[in-house]
Amino acid sequence: MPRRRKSPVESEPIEAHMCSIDLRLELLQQVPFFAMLPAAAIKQINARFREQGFTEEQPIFHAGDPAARLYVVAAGKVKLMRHTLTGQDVLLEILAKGDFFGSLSVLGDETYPDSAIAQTTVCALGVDAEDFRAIMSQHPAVALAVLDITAARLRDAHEAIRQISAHSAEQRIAYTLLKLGEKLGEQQEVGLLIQMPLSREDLAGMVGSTPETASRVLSQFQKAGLIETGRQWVAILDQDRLQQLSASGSA
Amino acid sequence: MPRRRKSPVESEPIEAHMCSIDLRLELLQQVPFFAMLPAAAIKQINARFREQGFTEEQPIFHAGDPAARLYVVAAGKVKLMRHTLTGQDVLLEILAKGDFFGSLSVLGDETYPDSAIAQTTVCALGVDAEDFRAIMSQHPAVALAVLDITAARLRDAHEAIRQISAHSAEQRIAYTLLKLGEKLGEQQEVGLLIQMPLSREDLAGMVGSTPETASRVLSQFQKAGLIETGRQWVAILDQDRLQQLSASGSA
DNA sequence: CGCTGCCTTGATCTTCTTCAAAACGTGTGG
DNA sequence: CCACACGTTTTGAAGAAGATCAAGGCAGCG
Repeated sequence: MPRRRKSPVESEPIEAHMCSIDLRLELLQQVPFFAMLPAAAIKQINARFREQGFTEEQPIFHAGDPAARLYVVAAGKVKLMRHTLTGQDVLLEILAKGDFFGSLSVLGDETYPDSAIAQTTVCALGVDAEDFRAIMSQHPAVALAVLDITAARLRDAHEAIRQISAHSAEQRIAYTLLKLGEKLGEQQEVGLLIQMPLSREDLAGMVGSTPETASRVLSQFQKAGLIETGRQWVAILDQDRLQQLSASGSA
Repeated sequence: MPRRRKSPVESEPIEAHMCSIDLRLELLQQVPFFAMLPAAAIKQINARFREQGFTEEQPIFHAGDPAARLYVVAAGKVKLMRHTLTGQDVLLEILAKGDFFGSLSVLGDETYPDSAIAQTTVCALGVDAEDFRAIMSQHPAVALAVLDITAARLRDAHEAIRQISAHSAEQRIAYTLLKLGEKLGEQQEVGLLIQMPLSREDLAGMVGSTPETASRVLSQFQKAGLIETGRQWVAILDQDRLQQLSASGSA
């Protein structure tokens, strides 16, 4: 049984033209918190945004930088990381098209608490935090939509805390794979492919573990026929059993 | 050296009158996200709130209940908990005067993801989630303030994730004590007292550990002169060294 | 075709959990 | 006011889970 060796992850072709002016309006309409606005308002809002491209592994901002801008992912994947003094990095969230990140408040954060790094080639739209706040003041519906999303993220973060504090590494990895599958999954012959370069180290950073443990668990999952995996990619074969594993923990 | 045996934690005298109508206006003004509104508006908002009292250990709502209301803590302490199928509980946040909890969004959560339990006698003000949303629509400044607070909580949750995934139990406990001290600390002869009944089990639930481990670590801290502790209470003596410990980890 | 970086696998060691039992404190009722 | 009874905390010892260290294998790329 020859394992599929070549990575099935296709890098999206992101070029400068992806951010071109004619496509920006369309994109902003797709962003969940502008969707409800009239076209005229979006056009006005659009003027405040500026497109920015980033190449793989390029930092968009560093933890500790003055928090001045808010970004919306137009294309590609961004990872939010938080560093520790001991050099260990924790991967907090993976962001995809339509997700926002960066500075929300004028008060509160003077500096970014985490770093944002392009996981793939990325095209993002950025606004000054102040401008965004002005937009929210002007359009309460936007503020409410942003609040909804932020509240949902807080729930997710709480769920992650619960997971990490009460479950084994195996369970946490199963859970994380499912979550990634939901968010970034793409049905292919291999199975539900997680459309993104994902190393053992990234995965370890998401579950609070080490690359070695992640590797062992993935191997085990593969042997059990739950997933298919290779260098920098994972595809899910059996969601149901993975689900079961993440909750109850019977191998 | 006779250790202080009696708990220095004073239970606040919370009676029904604490929630009396004449004091409610004053309270709502103190709540961070109504502070900026004119008195007339607050008066109007006040009409939508209803006061509710809870006794120690009484649940305010359970995880899974339909998420209908939003609460503001008027007096006392509330703990937000999330349960696991295996019976392990995780303590997510401790809420004190002025903090809100419950349902924020109309969309999103149909049911509460976590349970809220009165840690002390509690007086809370509650509104229907819809009413609160109406208030935010009407007063964008309120929506922005709530967003700020939610974003700050998200940051805290991310920080907790980082802590829990990258640090030892000892470091996590040191960090958690400092955080509690900041939020609930009260300077007394014993030191910076955490004004709240806090068992080893509660603490374990906050750091993803067990009561036994919490006990061992607290004993060790006490021997080292970092804290003073007893049944259901902790006071911080040496913030600096605790701080140092939580980050770098040198005992 | 060989280099670089990722991944795998094994052995050892530390940390934390688990189970169990004893000690303590707190509030109670005599 | 004292003694009892309860729940909390402490402490010990055994065990499991995962981290760490180290070596080798494999994929992709120049």
